[in-house]
Amino acid sequence: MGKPTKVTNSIRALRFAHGEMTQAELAKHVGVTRQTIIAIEQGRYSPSLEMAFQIARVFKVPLDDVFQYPDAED
Amino acid sequence: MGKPTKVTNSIRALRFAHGEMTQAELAKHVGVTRQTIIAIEQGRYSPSLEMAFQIARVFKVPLDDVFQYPDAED
DNA sequence: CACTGAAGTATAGAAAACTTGACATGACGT
DNA sequence: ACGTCATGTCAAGTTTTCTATACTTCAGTG
Repeated sequence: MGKPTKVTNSIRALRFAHGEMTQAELAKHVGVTRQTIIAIEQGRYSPSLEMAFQIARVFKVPLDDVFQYPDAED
Repeated sequence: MGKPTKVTNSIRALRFAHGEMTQAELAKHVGVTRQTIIAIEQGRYSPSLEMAFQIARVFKVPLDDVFQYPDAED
């Protein structure tokens, strides 16, 4: 079973803010599969740092604008 | 074999800027093993986003201050 | 209604990240 | 010379991330 990640994200909001960009389009821009975007958007696991940087770059925002790390605790 | 990552970091410099903190101490603070810190410091692979956030938090700096993502290119 | 595009689920398997433990090196103090 | 501490290496194993296929649901359109 996957463990749900602590990191949250604003990918869905950013996609819509960028001309209704679809998950498939974002996946292509980032260079991953559609399933990966779905899983991350749903917080099923947190992406690699590389992927996080690539996503932020697609939306032209800083990394902290896409991903949030809560104070702590499992 | 791990593939060398595109992401670079300033962990070593930050460790020394924080009272000569050792790799073992940083590992303990972050909650990973010493080997993991060594590998990341050497750029053998890039950490998970969660770990990246935790490291930045230890040094009390923004994530982009610890990790840099170059323009592109594989 | 049939057709299409976007989102989601599921499963198996590859690849990358991370752990554990053992051993090697160089710098430092006694 | 000896012990210790910080760094680094190696190899085998586990967990998490990511891919690839295939199938489902729902909103919109002709």
